[in-house]
Amino acid sequence: MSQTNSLQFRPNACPLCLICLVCTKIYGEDCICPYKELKWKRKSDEYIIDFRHKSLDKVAARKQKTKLDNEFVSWFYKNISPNLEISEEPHDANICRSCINKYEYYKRTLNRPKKTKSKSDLASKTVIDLDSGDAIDTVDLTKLSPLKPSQEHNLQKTNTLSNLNIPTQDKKQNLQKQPITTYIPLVCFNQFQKPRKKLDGAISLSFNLDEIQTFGQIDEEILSKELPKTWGKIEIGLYSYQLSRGVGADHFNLKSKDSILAFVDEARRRKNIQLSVYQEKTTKCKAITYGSSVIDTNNFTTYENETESTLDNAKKAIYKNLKECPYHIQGCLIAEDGRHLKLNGESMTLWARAMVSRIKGVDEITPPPLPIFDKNKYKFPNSKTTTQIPETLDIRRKSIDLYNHELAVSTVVQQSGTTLSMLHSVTIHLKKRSHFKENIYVTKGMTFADLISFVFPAGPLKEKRFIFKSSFDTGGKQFLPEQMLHDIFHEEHADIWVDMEEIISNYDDLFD
DNA sequence: ACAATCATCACGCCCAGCCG
DNA sequence: CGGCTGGGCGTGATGATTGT
Repeated sequence: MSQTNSLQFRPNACPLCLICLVCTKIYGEDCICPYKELKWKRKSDEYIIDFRHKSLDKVAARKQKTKLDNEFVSWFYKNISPNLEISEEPHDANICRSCINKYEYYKRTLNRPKKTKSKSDLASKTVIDLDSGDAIDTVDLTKLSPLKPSQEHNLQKTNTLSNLNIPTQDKKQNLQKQPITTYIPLVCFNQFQKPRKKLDGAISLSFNLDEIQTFGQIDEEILSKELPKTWGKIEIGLYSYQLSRGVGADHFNLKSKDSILAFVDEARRRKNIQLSVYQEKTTKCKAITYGSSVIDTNNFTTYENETESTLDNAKKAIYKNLKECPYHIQGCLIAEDGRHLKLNGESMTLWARAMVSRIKGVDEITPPPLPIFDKNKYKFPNSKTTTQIPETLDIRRKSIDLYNHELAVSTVVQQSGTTLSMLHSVTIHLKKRSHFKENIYVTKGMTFADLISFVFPAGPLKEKRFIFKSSFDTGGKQFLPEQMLHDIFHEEHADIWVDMEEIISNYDDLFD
């Protein structure tokens, strides 16, 4: 992997001149401000430098309900700071007023009737019409021009420019956006057909809209929640979204890929969007409950590629084989001794994924050998204790993460969107300097050793070595330099504490 | 539940003035 | 005089509030 001194794209620094909108210092030089989302307000005290929020693609423009200024976009990419790490185009950017003025001036000069322009002058202007898709007339070859990929394709015909573009393009492949969590309410209706009635209760689902691409991701989020008991058993896989929260608002089915994209798009734009599930019909419920307990295993040939529908089918197969339980309407496993294990969305998804991934010994009757399916956790349903032995969220999450890892390395195609680790940035803390280096961008395969060689290129002091810890507190875990960050951290951001200790060279005090 | 009204936001744009 | 800056205005969109 390669490490550079590139700076991460951040909303609180102008990507063109790198001035920090909050402290007015230069990002990457003397500015020590952390990453911060900024919202423009007339009289805001959250920032000092006035700025304008500008859309850089159609997604952001739609969200802002503004027309995409293609001229600005091309100008932006021509003038973006070369110190900025741009591997994936940002949807929008906060541009300082000064740079906005420069753009305004640039635009005026472009539109201004030319007086006496020499051919060389004319050639120095880039004329790009992104909407029309027309070929680029002329390109300023004297400037680094990190244009959009569609344009790059054309531009790379020019050797000079493609050479100039190489570092920027490399960077573009690596950037990950700062995720923004969007909360969308989930409600339940008694049936999909009209007249339908909304049931009491609602829960909030959190999504990173930038990552929602498949039905499975929405399915997983819904099934991972504890649904209100008043909803009873819901129709697995039958979900819709509504553009407003009124009962009469249309229900848009979420099944096709297009409908998922439409949902994400609407969710970005509308405040009142909500997701809907439907109560499972009693007749169907019985049919499933008492239906064939044996599924033709040949059916599993349909699970070769784990798509939304295959995962969904796997879940349905599991549900079909569950015994009827008056206590756990969402489904449960019942042991020979009468103890139950309530199944929730998370466990169902893990089980289904294990089936799809053809983990040995796992089928629609046998759950995967995970701690959450441990027979010890089965409880008598009338027991006052919880159905599951309480465990710390941490331990539970880790077991799931480990299992997810196993699934990921299996040769079976993984469901798109279910990534092992969402890690994309880390912050380094030292004993004497908390937040010593913030938001260091992490690439796949990056190790602690890579990280430390970036932070301290000079290496440790003589006869000392760096120690990586999860915390300086007692009990904080230590990591080996060769360990990969993505194997350790699964959240989007991680904090790492770095210490330095003497290398023990004299063992006399330690051994006889 | 819906309509009307008002306040605020976010943006584009203009223009006076400064500077080299 | 050209290049540039910063203040401020106009306008359409949006959200909150109030009335019916």
